[in-house]
Amino acid sequence: MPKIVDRDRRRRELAAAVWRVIARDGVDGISIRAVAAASGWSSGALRHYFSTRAELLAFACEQVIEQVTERIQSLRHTRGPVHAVRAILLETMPVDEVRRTESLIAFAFLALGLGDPRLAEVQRRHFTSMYELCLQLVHDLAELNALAPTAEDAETLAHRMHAVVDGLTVHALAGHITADEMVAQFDAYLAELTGSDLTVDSERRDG
Amino acid sequence: MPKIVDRDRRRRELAAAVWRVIARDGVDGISIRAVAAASGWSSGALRHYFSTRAELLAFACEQVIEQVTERIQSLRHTRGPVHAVRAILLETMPVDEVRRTESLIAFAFLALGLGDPRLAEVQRRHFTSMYELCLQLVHDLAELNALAPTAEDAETLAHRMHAVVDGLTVHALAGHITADEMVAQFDAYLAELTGSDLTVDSERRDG
Amino acid sequence: MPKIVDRDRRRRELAAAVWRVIARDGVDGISIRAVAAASGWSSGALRHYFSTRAELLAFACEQVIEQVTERIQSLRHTRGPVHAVRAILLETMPVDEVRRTESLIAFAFLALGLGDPRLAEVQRRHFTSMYELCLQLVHDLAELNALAPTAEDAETLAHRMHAVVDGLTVHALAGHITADEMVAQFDAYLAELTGSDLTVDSERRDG
Amino acid sequence: MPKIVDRDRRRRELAAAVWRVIARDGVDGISIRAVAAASGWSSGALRHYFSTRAELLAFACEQVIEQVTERIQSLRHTRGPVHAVRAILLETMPVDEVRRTESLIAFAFLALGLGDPRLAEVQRRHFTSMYELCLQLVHDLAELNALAPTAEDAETLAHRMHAVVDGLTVHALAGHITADEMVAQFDAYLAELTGSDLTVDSERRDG
DNA sequence: CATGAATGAGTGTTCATTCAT
DNA sequence: TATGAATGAACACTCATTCAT
Repeated sequence: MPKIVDRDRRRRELAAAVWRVIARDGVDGISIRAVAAASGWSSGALRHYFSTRAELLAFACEQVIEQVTERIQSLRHTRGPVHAVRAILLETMPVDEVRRTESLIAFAFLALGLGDPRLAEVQRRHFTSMYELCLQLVHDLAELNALAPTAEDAETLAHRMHAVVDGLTVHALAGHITADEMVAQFDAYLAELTGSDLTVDSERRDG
Repeated sequence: MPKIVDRDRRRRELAAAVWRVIARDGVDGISIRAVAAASGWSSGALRHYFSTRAELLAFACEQVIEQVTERIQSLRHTRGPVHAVRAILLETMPVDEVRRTESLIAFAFLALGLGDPRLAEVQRRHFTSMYELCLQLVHDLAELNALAPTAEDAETLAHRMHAVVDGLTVHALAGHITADEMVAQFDAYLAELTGSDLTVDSERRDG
Repeated sequence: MPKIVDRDRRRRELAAAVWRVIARDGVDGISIRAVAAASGWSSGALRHYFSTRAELLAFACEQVIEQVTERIQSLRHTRGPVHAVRAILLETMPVDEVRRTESLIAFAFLALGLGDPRLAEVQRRHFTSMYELCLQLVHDLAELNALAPTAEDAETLAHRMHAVVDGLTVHALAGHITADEMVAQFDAYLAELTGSDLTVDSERRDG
Repeated sequence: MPKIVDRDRRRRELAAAVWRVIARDGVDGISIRAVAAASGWSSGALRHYFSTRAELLAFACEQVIEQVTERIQSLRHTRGPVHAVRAILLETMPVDEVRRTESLIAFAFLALGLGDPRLAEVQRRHFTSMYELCLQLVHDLAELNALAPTAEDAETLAHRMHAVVDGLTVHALAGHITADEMVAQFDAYLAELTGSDLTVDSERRDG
């Protein structure tokens, strides 16, 4: 079925063009014309792969999630569970230009999705998978006895983890805190959660 | 004599129309025409009070913050510091329709502000005042010995508080969690922060 | 009749505001609001003195002509008829900032007047009075034997003079030639017309 | 296969619509919508060929110049150099309806160009090429001993010629003189310049 | 006489979408 | 499949004009 493969490849290619436009012109700069120009295709060609603007945007958002997911799955963890959790969640936060663009897109789509049911559905899946990731991480930590003593259940801890990640992400995206401050705050949170101290022996993700 | 109009009142009236449009049509629905229609005035009339769209939006955003601030300041706290902190922060979160709309607006402006320097400035002030509020609350709790033992400094706790509030807010706005779940998560966070148990003796804010 | 005097004074005051706006923002910048702001009056106030925009502009144009006429009449000529003619006509040409603005206005109104009968009428009077001035000057030169021998009649010479003045004015306004080049060309024309040589003993008007 | 359109032909077609609008409604009547209506296309269609209004106007102005230039180059001169000069320059003056519209457009753009740098650049080229044409004609006349004795250099004569042509053109456009009077004045000027008498043996260009 | 609030049509421009080729 | 021409409505913003005060 070569056709289907090509079609999917083309859709991902166009989604990448959406990201480039957002990174360059912001979320308000997304237009069919701009994406067409950035992709090197004609505006009419986009119609063959996405019938409406909303469909294109939804797919572009889904691709972000998939990309982050793939990156997380390809991580190799050699320094213990806490560092693994740290590495995994930092993959979803705006620690560098690439990940900042990804976060920007995710939150831009959140704003757009509040009004558009199609985008809202994508958002819902995004949030759900992020929550489930957090829950899985909490369970992993618990099984490895890497959690500080607490009276709280796993679901509560997962929700808190998710909220801290997204709250810090929003603050960093808005420029309220720098990427370094965001990471420092996140490390402090993890330290408290796990009872370990990451500030001494950890390195920055790009260190 | 010219017709005398209370410019400030009219500006607030128009800001309220902006809110209604955002609540109804989402952030993409904001247009001069839509706001004019929602306010009952002609589009040209808006020019008397706001020379540009950005100015109107910035004012509308500032008004949200001011409204929340006023509500916080008018709170009367009779059940101890932890409940006071809880009441104050819940004023900024989407616990009911009114506050949901306010939060919606605040986050909508966040998305808009990523591209518009004028709105970004308003956002910055919003974030700063929210952080300072959190810092003040942490200090208050510390002074009253209402904090659970922790190795973390006040600034870190304030940033975490802010992140948890905004993270939960985003999740509730996106429909990922209900308002009740959001409050429960927030209570759990406060319980851990303060070492107290709000789940037994607390009431829902509208209970 | 003090009222009438005041009214006329106010109209001239507003005409002067029109000039300032044209000098600052160009002919496209003329708007009721801009003129009102430049004059210090409210936009509504202009309605008492000029019922429409066209009326205001027509009056402003007429005032330019009147102003130039008055300046010409107040000239004192002590260096012979050729220098008198030179001084008179240079009053109507863009030799400095003030006169450039006047010329700009006159030609701006020409462009506007091509479509507007009211402004066209003002233009017609302007052209007629300029032509009659030229004719008078040619007659004066002829009576004083200050014309070079020619087979042409006074009307032809007057039309040519008018054309040279306006042609050079247009070229200077458009920036094709400088004010100095314009004056030099005009002097050469006058030298040929009168058989005298202004380049040796004449001074620049501001010299 | 896409629909193939002769872009250059379409651009000229739209420029012609600009001329019709100017001829009908004057320079103030130019608007994208008016040009679109006059051309029979939708307003959005113009965007395919001119990205901004200024670009459209600049092109329309350039087309006028090109059209006149082509007409001048296609002239065949059989009655001597003075008649050739006469025929060439009359091509640039409002001697009939077509040429009146062309002149109208050229001077309308002059007024517009005083404020718009893009149009000013087109104007500059227009003026320069007109001046160079005049200079060439003066040189041609001089080489053929067709100039009346004069102390003036070629540049001065060329500038005067240009000024007379444009001055008479302005006067005719404004309705101050008729086309016939304009031609008569121009002939008188040429007669004096060349020492010949065109009033006896010449014919009207359309005679 | 004077104000300035208000109107609503107008501007240039951008856009998603349609569709003949 | 792919093009890009074409549409027409939408956008923010400007404007001359009206009119109650």
